[in-house]
Amino acid sequence: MNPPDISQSEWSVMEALWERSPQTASETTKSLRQTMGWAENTVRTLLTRLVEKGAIITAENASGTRTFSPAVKREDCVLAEGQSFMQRIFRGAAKPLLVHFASNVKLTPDEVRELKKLLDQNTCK
Amino acid sequence: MNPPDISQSEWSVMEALWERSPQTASETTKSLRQTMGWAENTVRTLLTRLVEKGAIITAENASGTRTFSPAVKREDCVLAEGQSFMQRIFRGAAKPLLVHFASNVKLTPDEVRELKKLLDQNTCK
DNA sequence: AACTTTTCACTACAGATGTAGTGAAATTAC
DNA sequence: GTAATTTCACTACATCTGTAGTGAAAAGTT
Repeated sequence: MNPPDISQSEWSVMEALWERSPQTASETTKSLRQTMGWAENTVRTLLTRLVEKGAIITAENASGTRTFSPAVKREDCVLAEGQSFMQRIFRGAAKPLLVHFASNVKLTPDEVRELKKLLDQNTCK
Repeated sequence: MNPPDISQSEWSVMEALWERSPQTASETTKSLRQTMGWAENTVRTLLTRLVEKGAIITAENASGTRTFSPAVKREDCVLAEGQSFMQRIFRGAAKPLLVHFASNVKLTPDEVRELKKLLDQNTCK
């Protein structure tokens, strides 16, 4: 099963859960209220929608409160988002995408070294 | 002025106009009806919305029919989309993004060579 | 048990998006 | 100049998103 579409706001919730799970709604709320400035119910709505989408699953903790955990792996979602982005903006072509980012972002020499090594491995695969 | 938000469907229209402009609505329609399977009015609606957003501007051709042309450069829009994507999925960090794509796409040895050269230039900048 | 706080199911509501349809006005073709 | 075709302004309408509010039920507190 492919990861479902996850909207921008929903993505923030997923990040919170990928970082630590399971979490109760109030726990998730607590961290996101800070970073996002969201009301309690906003987070709850997003959690509900993510459950509907099948992106997270619920369980109960010892005290009987519902908890939430990711049902999809971050890596899979990143892959899906990346592919959709590449499709939309670069018509699915990998090279222009990499050219774009390689020319438009700042990297340290170390990062450059590491990326070049990765590219070499890509060739071999 | 920054490029406005351009939705996925709208992006297809922009691509048509970036490729050739000015175009009348029916010209744009003709090409997109093929590739996208859209009804005439769908394209017209998207054109209207893009005008409202300031992404394209109108003029008239010799026969008095309205024509459409991009008001924003493709490169600028790609930059904006790229940054928004990087922000959303990689919290704005360039390296993880490049690592992700470098490890998850297929490249020819030639492309790898070219990208490595680009990376070197990045360092120097 | 009564009060307080939490949890949660429902509801709300505006703006964006995808995807057209209607019907009048303008142009083109005879 | 009448018919056919094109253009275009409006309207439509379901879904998704962002961002909550209400109010009842459950749980915790004293």
